[in-house]
Amino acid sequence: MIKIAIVDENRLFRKSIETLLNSYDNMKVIFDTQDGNDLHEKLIESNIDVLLIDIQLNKMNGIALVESLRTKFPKIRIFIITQINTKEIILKMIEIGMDGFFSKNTEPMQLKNAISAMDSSCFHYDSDLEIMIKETLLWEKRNQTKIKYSFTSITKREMEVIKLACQEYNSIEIADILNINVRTVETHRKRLIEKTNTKNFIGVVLYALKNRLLTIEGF
Amino acid sequence: MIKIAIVDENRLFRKSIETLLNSYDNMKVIFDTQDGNDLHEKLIESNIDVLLIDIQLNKMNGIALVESLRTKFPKIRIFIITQINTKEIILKMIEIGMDGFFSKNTEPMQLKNAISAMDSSCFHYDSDLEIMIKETLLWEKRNQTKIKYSFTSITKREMEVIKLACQEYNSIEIADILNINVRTVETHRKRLIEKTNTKNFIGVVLYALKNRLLTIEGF
DNA sequence: TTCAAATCAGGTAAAACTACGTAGTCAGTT
DNA sequence: AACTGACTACGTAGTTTTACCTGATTTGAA
Repeated sequence: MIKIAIVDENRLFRKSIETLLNSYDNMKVIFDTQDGNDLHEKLIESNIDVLLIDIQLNKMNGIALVESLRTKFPKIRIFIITQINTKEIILKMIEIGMDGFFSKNTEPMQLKNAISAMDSSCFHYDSDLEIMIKETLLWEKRNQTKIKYSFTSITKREMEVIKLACQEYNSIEIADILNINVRTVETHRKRLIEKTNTKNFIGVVLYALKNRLLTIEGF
Repeated sequence: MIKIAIVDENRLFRKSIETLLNSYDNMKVIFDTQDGNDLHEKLIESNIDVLLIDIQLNKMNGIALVESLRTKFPKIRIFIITQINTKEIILKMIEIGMDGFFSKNTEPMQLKNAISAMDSSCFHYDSDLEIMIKETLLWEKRNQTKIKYSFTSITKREMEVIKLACQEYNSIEIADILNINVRTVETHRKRLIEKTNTKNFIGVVLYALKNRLLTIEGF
């Protein structure tokens, strides 16, 4: 019997997939939770085999969570189930050593098979993502240096600027709110465009949204 | 026995919630589908009582779909389950005469109760959305005229401009692609800012995303 | 003490936004 | 057939904001 834990922010989804997985006779959902709080303790005490986790990069940095889980629980097989599927994320997941990556559109059977295959030396993925993943691997070879940079380097202050820009403030207003010089705000904007490798600030905002660096009411 | 149909783009979610609902002994999921195609026919032949639908405004205009379902199948109780929860959408749903509106974070019991209560003269909603919905109703009184306008009025051409802007093209490039004058593009941008009641084009892009007027790789 | 982050600031060019106005097309209505 | 309204398109002209370029200082954590 495979013991499973689920981390996903949507209760309805958690409970639904729990019912689904419990309907398979070789697996059992032990617990589910909406975030990473107390996850470590729970994982230890319930002796989980498989963890399904929806990474939402907005709150509490899902990647950091997954990364620390990976090192602390090398034996637990961790599968990502998410709607985020940018190249950066997929690569990062492979790099960290996730056991699988599935979109929420996956065929239940594919997920079941991945969970059932007690093979921790293999990266399982959704057939819908196959092309994407292969593209990613090719793409990565060309841009090796860039990835980590574009991932780790958006600073706190820069994030504040993005958030305020998403609230339709212009540079002058942002400067006013943050009590800094307009020029400084403009420097941040400029650097963000560089870092995200985009052409204008709309690109930056979309980058942040795609990679779930921020949450906005309505998303 | 309440006969249920599910429309949602994510297979995993569909199958999961199907398993969940089937586990309740007073309801049965008859079919599920990822989009509105053939929905009319299926609904007629399977004599559905309750329809759960995730409106994604990007493809095929979910609101129009729901609206036509409402008029053609007045007896079917239709519940919206979605992550979109802008004021515009909620209001529109009440206006059309939906039977309920639930976020994907809803407690399964709340959904179960709403489905079980065979009361079609009542708008059921998620307790998480309660404040939001009440706010919306207040907000609506102040802006009565505006809502429909802001909803129906984004034209095809304007959508093209938004889409291209989301691909980081500036006005000049957009003009070039659409084979129109830069001034015209700027007129479109201006009108979009007016229509969406935002302050700049970042606001327009976010409006479009929130209301699922467009899809972008990675969302 | 290094190093990255955060801050400030100058000029210039490009783009975006504001505010007007005109005018043809096309669909639906009277 | 004439009218209406919405959509699309183009124009002038001015202001504001952003983007790009360069340089620099301060600050705080490793």
